[in-house]
Amino acid sequence: MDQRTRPALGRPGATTHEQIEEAAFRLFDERGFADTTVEAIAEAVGVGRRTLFRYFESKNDIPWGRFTDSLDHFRAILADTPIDLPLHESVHRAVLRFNDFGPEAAAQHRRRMGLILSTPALQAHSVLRYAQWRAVIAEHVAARLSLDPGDLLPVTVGHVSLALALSAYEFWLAHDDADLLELIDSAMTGLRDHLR
Amino acid sequence: MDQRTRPALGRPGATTHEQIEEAAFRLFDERGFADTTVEAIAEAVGVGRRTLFRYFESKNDIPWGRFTDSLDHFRAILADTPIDLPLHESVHRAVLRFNDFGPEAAAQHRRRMGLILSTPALQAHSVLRYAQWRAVIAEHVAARLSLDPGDLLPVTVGHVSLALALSAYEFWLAHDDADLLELIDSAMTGLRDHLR
DNA sequence: CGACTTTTGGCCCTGAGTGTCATTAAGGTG
DNA sequence: CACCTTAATGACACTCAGGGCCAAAAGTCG
Repeated sequence: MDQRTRPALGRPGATTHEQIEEAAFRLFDERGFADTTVEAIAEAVGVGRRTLFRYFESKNDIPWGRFTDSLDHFRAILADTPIDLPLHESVHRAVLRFNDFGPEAAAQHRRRMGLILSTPALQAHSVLRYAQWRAVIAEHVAARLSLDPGDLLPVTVGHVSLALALSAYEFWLAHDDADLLELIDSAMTGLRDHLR
Repeated sequence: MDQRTRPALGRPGATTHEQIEEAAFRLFDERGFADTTVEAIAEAVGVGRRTLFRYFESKNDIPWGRFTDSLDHFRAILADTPIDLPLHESVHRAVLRFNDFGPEAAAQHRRRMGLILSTPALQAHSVLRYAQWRAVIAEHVAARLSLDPGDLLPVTVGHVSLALALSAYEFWLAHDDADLLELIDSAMTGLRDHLR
């Protein structure tokens, strides 16, 4: 993973996404997201402000890291899904697998999502990421049912899957003894019971 | 509704939310949201830029109009719900009633939502509004079930209700012959069938 | 009219984001 | 080694959103 073969030609990059992310998170922890200027992050990395905006489109994008890459992963998980399972079950399992970070990565993941879900500006920005994530599901559902990705059902399944995941995340972040995957599962069970 | 009794004392306001909204929508139609500066809106209204920010917290808030007021309406609708209905049914009906604009208001509503859902910055900003809307549902569900509004189920029902509504809105805006309320209903039916 | 109250709008500042462009740091070639 | 090509850097300048501050404006009331 993450084999960005540098073009071997031209001036080499002065930093990496990972370096920026690290420095940024450190500053966010210290002063909070809003009170950390892009200037300060750039300085901490030892790079120009203008350069930082070539690595991340916006300040809001920094906490998300390389999210777009993880969408490919999500697509792969969905494609890997057993065809004999009911569609709703396979989507549900894919969502679980997507959110299954190891015990090591879980800490950083929690930190990341905690920051995002507790910062209004980031929460707002996150819909743009969520839309991409939902689209992956909608495409999968549409393909399985021979529908258009813009049809009501694929879109709905995308939205509802996200709804369940976000419900679980909110609870998870509020209770540090909780297990994320169990919560996603409980949210699904709760919904089904609720709808009888 | 909308009886803002002006204090009868002090300098009267130079404009109203409605006036600003109108002028803003006209400009958004002409040049698009991003290419319309707050300065231009203020000028169109005949008011200082600084003043405009006293009527709306941000440029992003303008298309939403007086959304916060409508939340009280939503709360009232939910409170008005017959107690003998299953909870999921009463929440669903409340969502329908909330989105039941008359044929006259429907046009302006469509314009508003069309702008919001097609403009990334507004789509992002909308989560903050949606969160308030979801909270209204979560509180209702929690009250009916003697749970905490932060518990998993109330939060989930809020998220899923929004998911269904947004799915319907997206389809509605893409197909101008569609009926919004029918779509919300179809989304719900589709979800239930999907979950078998 | 004068006192009081509330809003206006001008001024000025911070900070995000973007276009432009000369400079820099590589690798490759004769 | 000198030179060319390539690609990234970072400085500068600009626009625009948002917000603090405050004198001036525009009402009401006694």
